Amino acid sequence: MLAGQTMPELPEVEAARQKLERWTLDQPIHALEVLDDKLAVDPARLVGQRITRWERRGKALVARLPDSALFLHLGMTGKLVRDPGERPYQRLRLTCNQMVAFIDPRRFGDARTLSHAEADALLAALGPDARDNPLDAAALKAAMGRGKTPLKTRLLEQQRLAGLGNIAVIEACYRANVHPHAPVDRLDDAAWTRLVPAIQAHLEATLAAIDPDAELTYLSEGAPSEFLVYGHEDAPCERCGTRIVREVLAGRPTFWCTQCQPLP
DNA sequence: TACATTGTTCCGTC
DNA sequence: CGACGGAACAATGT
Repeated sequence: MLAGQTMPELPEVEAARQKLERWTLDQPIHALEVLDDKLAVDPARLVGQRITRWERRGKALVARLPDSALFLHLGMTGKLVRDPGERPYQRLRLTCNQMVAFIDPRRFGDARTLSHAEADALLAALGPDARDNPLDAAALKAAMGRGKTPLKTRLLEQQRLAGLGNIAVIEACYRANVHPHAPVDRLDDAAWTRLVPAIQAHLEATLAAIDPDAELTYLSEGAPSEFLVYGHEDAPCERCGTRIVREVLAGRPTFWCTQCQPLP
C-alpha cells in the first residue's frame, strides 16, 4: 500500500493534468505571467485563446490552443497551485477563471510556448505512455531493446517507455522479482511477463493514493511515504526477510532483494 | 559538506 | 568509428 508522493512521476503528472482540466479547460486565458526568465513562454501567443485540451504523455504535459501549444514539465519539484498568493518559487502564473501557479523550487521543470508541430515532435520523441498504452510482454521486451545494458537503465529511457522514474522502476522490479541490474538480453519471457503487471500495479497504486483535490506534496515536505523496497536499505525484505541492498546505478540509488531478485 | 533528485548532453571506452 | 554508459549539469534544501 502506497501513500504520498515523492518526485512527480507519471501518476503525479496525471493528477496535475486532471487539475489543469478542471481549472482551465475550455476557458480563455486572461493573463499569463512569466516570473522566471528561463522559461521560454510567450504570453502574446497564448493570451486570449481558449485551452481546448490538456494532453499527457509520460511526464510531459501539453496544452492545446487554436494557434499554439504550451508545454509543461514538472521536473523534480514542480506542482500546480490554485490562488498561490505570495507563495515563493512561482515560475509561471496562468489565469483563466482562476489563477494557477507553476511552483518549482528546484527549477528543474520547464515550460515553453510551441507550435503544434513542435509539440507533436516533442511528444512523438517519447515512447508509449506506460499507463495509457499498457504493453504486453512481447512489446515491452521489444521496447527495451537488446544488449548488456541493465534493465533499470532502459526502463528509465523516456523514448522507450514514457513515464517511469527511478522510484517507479525500483518498485516495479521488486514487484516483478527481477533484478534491476539484469542485462536486458538475459531476461527470459517469464520475467517480461511479470514486469508488465508489476509496472501497472505500481502506477495504479500510486495514482489511487493521490487525493485529486489535495496539493501534491513531496517527501522533502514531510509527506508520508510507504514504498515496498525504495529506501529500505538494510531493512528486511517484506517477503523473505533478506536484507535489502542499495547500490548506485545510472547515477541513482537502486534497491533490491538479493533473494527475491537474483541476477539472471 | 556532500547528497538527493530529473532528463539531457557530453565524453571516454570498447 | 559507432554505440553505449557513466559523469556532469542545473538548483537548493537537508
